[in-house]
Amino acid sequence: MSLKVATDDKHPSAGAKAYDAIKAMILDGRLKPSASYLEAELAEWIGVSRTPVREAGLRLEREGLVKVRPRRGVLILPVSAEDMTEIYQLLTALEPLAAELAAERGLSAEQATAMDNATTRMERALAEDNLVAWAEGDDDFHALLVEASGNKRLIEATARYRTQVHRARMATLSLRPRPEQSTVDHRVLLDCLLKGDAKGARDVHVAHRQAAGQMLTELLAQHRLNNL
Amino acid sequence: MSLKVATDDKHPSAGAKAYDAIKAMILDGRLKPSASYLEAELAEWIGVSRTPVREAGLRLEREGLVKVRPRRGVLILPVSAEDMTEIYQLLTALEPLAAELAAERGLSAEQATAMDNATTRMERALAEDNLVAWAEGDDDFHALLVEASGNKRLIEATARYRTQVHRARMATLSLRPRPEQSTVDHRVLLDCLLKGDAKGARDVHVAHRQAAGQMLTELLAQHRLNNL
DNA sequence: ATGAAAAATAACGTATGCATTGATGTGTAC
DNA sequence: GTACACATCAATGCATACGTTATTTTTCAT
Repeated sequence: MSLKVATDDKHPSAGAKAYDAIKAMILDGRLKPSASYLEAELAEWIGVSRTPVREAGLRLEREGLVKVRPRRGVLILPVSAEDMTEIYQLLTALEPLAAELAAERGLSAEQATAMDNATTRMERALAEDNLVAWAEGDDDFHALLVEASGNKRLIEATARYRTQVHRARMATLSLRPRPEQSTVDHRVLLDCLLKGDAKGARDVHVAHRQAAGQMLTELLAQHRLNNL
Repeated sequence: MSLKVATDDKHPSAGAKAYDAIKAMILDGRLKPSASYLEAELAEWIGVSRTPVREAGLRLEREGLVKVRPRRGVLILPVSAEDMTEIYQLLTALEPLAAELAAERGLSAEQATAMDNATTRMERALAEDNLVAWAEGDDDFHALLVEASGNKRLIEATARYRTQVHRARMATLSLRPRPEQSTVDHRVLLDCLLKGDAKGARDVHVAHRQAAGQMLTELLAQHRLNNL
């Protein structure tokens, strides 16, 4: 399991298909940052008409992944260091709220096992030095945390930023030090959630996010990774 | 000056026109909560074709104002007490961040006068018992505050929720006690911003948002206002 | 009379066509 | 040789037409 992309698997409407396809192509690098693509060519690649492609383009524009420019196609926006700073500021405000709410609310049995599972996967992946697997576990953990808050708007808002973080994170995976502390943080946070310790959960997660944000932005600055 | 709605006044594209028109009709009550409207009729009222109306509908759906249901038209979603709880949780996380960032960053001369202006209007309106004018000043103040944070994503995220708060607030304006403390809060916050006191700005605004949220949700519960 | 099934209707989702408009290339004049 | 203007072209934005599908109505059978 990696990043969730699909909107509705039941009836793959052309609109959803276009959105998912373009988003996937951006995330895995088939559409290159700073390059432009015409609606018509995207439509042909995906196998739908221009209408759903246009729909997807506007949606992705609202999500900050692309910019549609009159007569110049959709521009794949690179993720800059400033973007990551903005995003981490938001996530540092939003996810600790999620942690607090989740702790107050309590985890369901399924949620508890799923989060424990994700944490264990991170610990195992770290021991085996499998950083990609570690990042996947981390993504899942954060998604589950926000889900557990029960605040639908919070879930929706953070999902939007997670896709952009994903790109920066993948680029820096091999550059960063081993995420020892980060992995421990997750286990501690999960304990707080299980105990219903809302304040503890919030505090742990604020620290976690601040450290992660600082590390990432420093890495991006050091390596001049300004166009992901 | 009231809520900003327009996206681009220069070249009123049909898409923007449809979006602005529908949003305005929702906010001023011409489209009633819990009622449905067909794309075709909206298109005719606005004077564009179905395509931009559909575009606007999808956008408003993402923003949580409507739900488009296959063959049943766009449903104007009522704002429930739970919605307001969710929204105030988010705003209580986001706006204090904005206050902190704005204080660190400092206000430009224009920003400072605009915010002082808004605050003065609130104080005057309160003295004259003009609650509608008071609410407008309050809206403007909060919009300016978030603008001053300089975080584009933060600006965009809060703008989304402000429209929904607007509806609930208008409904409760005459029910709530006179917003004495709230008005003072704004002046105090502005002082913190001008002094560059980031921590003070954050703390004042957290308290402000928590109080406002609690008051509003209690009012909604007391008066059983569950479908705005 | 009631219920079910089938046909008709109506609305959306998608495709396509057209007009508008910005970009690009060429030609001419200085 | 360079710069500006005009013409051509191409891609979007919007409108419209079509096909799909859910809903509703009507009819028939029990």
